[in-house]
Amino acid sequence: LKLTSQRRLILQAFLEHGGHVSSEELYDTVKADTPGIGQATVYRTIKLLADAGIANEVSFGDGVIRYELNREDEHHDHIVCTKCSRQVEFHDPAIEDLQLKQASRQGFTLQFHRMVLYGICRDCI
Amino acid sequence: LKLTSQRRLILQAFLEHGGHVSSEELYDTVKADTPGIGQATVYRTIKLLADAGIANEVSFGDGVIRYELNREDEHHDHIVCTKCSRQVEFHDPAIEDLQLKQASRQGFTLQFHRMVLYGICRDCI
DNA sequence: ATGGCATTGATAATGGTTTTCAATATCAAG
DNA sequence: CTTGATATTGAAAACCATTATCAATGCCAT
Repeated sequence: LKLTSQRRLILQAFLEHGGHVSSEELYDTVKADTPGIGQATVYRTIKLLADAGIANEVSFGDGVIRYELNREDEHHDHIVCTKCSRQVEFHDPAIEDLQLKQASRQGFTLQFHRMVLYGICRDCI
Repeated sequence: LKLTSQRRLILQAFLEHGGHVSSEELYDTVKADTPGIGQATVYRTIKLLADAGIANEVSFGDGVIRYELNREDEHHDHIVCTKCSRQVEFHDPAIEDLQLKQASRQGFTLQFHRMVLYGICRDCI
């Protein structure tokens, strides 16, 4: 696993973005500074970051994989505005607890979950 | 919106399947009886069913759109076994209630949600 | 310094889904 | 029942995000 200039650039762009980036967006960002960079390299590198536990994949149901910085301490879910696409993170231990209970009620050992709430945000009403 | 023999066949196959079908699976099923049917027709028709509120789209995160019969009275979510892919439906009003509360706490008017739990089922431990 | 091997970038391939378009079928009106 | 307007079909091509291929290049332990 070698440290290359491309990987450094991509990681930096990812960290600077902060939010939920797609590989495509990250590619555009990096390409603005470094036109020579290959699209495949960005896709590969962000996958590597996900494998390494630095990034998390998130999906909002539009067929695009987005990535966010993994903060292993505090898990969170998302609520997305169906009008302006604004995304807010939240953490709700009570829901998590009920999910765990529900899973075991169904005979499952819960590993993880995907939960995205969709609604209309304050500004879009 | 015309009633064609193809649509009748596809609807029938969808209703008979019961569970969570992909368009591909539905196509294979219908094709077994009616080899002349076109793949695009199946994809189109199941989308129509979804638009009409007869079917619901569900996604388990593998990039395939599945469809289930819409029972507007009783909403439900899914838990999927990560080993054998078994899918179980559940309904948890307590979770729904907390989702509503959490949404309004974030300034959102909740419209709908996607929630899939992933774990290992009884038989796969 | 250098050789082995990982990485890169361009491009092609993938796979589920959607579009296109000419041929055909449906349904309402006559 | 015919007709005609229009929706639908099937085959094939297009889409689109993502992944694989592969020769050229770059990194780094020796």
